Amino acid sequence: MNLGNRLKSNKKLTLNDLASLAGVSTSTVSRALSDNPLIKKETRVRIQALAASHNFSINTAASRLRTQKTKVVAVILNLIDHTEQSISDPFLLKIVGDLNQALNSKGYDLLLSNSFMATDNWANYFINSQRADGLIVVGQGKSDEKVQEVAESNVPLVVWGDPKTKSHYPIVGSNNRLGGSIATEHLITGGCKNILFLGDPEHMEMTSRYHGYQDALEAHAISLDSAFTVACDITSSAAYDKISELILSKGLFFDGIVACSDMVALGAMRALKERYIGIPSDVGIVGFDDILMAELSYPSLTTIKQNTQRAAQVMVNKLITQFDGKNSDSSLIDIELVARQSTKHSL
Amino acid sequence: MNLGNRLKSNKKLTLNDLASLAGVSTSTVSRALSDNPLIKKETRVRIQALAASHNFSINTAASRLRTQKTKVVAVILNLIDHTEQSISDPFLLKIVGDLNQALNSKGYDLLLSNSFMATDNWANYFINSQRADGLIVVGQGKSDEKVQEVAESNVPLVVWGDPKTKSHYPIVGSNNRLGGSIATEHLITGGCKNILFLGDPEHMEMTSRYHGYQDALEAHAISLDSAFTVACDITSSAAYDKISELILSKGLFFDGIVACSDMVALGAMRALKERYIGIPSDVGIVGFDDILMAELSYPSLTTIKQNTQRAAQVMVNKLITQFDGKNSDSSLIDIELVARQSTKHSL
DNA sequence: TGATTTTTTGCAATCGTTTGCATTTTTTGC
DNA sequence: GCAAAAAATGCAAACGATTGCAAAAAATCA
Repeated sequence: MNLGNRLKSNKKLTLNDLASLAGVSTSTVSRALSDNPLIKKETRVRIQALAASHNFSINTAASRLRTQKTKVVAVILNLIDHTEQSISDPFLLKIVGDLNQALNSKGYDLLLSNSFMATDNWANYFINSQRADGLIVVGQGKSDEKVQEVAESNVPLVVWGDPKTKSHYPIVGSNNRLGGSIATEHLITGGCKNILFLGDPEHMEMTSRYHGYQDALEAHAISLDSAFTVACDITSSAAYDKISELILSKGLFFDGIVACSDMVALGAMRALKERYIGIPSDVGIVGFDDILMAELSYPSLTTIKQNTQRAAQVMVNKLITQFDGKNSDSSLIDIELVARQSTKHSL
Repeated sequence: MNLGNRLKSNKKLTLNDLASLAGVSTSTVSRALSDNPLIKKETRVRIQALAASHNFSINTAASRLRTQKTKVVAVILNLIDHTEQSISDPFLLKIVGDLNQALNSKGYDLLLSNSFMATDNWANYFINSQRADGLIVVGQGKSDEKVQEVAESNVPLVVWGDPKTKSHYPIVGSNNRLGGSIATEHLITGGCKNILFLGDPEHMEMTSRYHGYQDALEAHAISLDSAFTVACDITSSAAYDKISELILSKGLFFDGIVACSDMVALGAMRALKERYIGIPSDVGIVGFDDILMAELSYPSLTTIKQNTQRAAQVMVNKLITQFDGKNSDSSLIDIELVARQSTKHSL
């Protein structure tokens, strides 16, 4: 197909076509469009203008094949189970949104997937196949088997999770232990004596938060009573069920709850409200994440805010570092207590 | 680089390498891997096994260049404003999750973007550049300028929005007018006399819901009073502010609210609860979407459920239809009233 | 057995960009 | 005005998979 025909039809223009139009060679056009100083400035702007006026756009398939780079990062939501609860966790979207922003600002596109849909071999599917240059896995799941497998195949990889986990790959996440401790501390100074920890001990991030809870109790010489450690899936409905059942069977034996996430906290709050238990007068409650609903619930939820925006930037930087052949290690992201109505504030 | 070297190093295998290993030609391997019946069954399984044992994976960059197909669909979140509110709207994640599922089941990957990050010319960036085969735009925004531009450039496109909008591209969305009508009807039969509509009239989906609201009033011979139409951004905080202000300035002159989304309803509910206004005893309230929080709030929120899973499948099917050169039109998705505690139920 | 059909495989061009190297053009210095 | 250096451009070979067509192998028939 010659240039004339291609211009007439709605076939996409190629570098070659542009070259004919500009009266230069293909390589010159290629260099001009990437603003290569090898090409005379005058020529560069002329060609760039021509390209713009024709709505030209580089064919990324060809470019990727030639350069062996995709400029794409696959983000995998590593969900634990297939409930709707976990797949629509508001916290996930927050992270995905921030990752998208961080990636785009570095010139990368985001390919979204989740652990249920992607084939088993992530490294193969995304990297060998040249669909993406690297992987960001959100969530460690209950075991890190799959992630470990990816890491071993030497694929650029960053994981959102608990950074204190021992691993051969970089993990970025909040200072969960400190967060758990601050949350508990906040309840204690507000006057709570019998504080529940509500969360899933098999989940690494939650385990760290639980350790923080223990730290705070210890610091205040409160003995740890296993009856106050309540295992519960990290969904709001599980929390609701658990708290309801607990009150039914044992009465209101606690006056504070450290919840391992906002969704869990909100589920617990609902159980309390249904029974007309005062918040924070009877029971104080602290969540974790600071999702939008935390501010919106009534009473609004005191929580430990995770700085997802910064976390996303850190993750992307670590990944890019790996693209350059260097390797990177785990990082803790600072957290922050956001005191709202669900807890009493000390003076 | 010869085969020996490539096997020793960790360079990716190519079809060519596999061919050498199998003692056949490249084309045979290519066909065998795509299970082309042109190749003897015996040979096919032998080569497939060989490929599997070497963790072989087709290079999609090369494949896309050759076939001119990417097997990728770009999903663009067409956000209205740049607040955190809109970017972390739980309803969006629900749709994105369902789209991902629907796309994967048809063999497509999902490239995520949003209207703030993507460059202006979507058709160029995603389609001409061969990053994706088609576009799914979630949300019509306040004007459909950009979308219109894409549609005109003859790019496979489906939009999530209000299907009754006049357009040259297929729109998939809920039966918003019917939904608005059912919601209002539900309040009326529950005894409400003075029903507020809370939403953004510039937003097409919301406008349809508003028309449904009018339909229901009319059907019950209730005259439409413009004081009961409350314009408000579709975020929970805007709704909270609006209702707070309204009560402050005019007192409690209404006994029912039709909110244009669950987030808006939740914001309004918070404003009511803060003033100890009974829900549903003093004011009944109905939302739209059925996000997770609707069930979790207290009182739980009566709402119009949107069937996002089915919608996602429909959208993907329509897009694939377009890949085959046919064109498709808009579709209405059925909605459903989910009656919960925030409204009185008629007997 | 030899001709003909059917089945199975291989050849080679192509998709559009990038880039090392060669070549041409321009500038500089004397 | 001419050689040498510097700047600008062009040539052509990859990158790896796919596919129409030709060729070879096997099966069928007479």
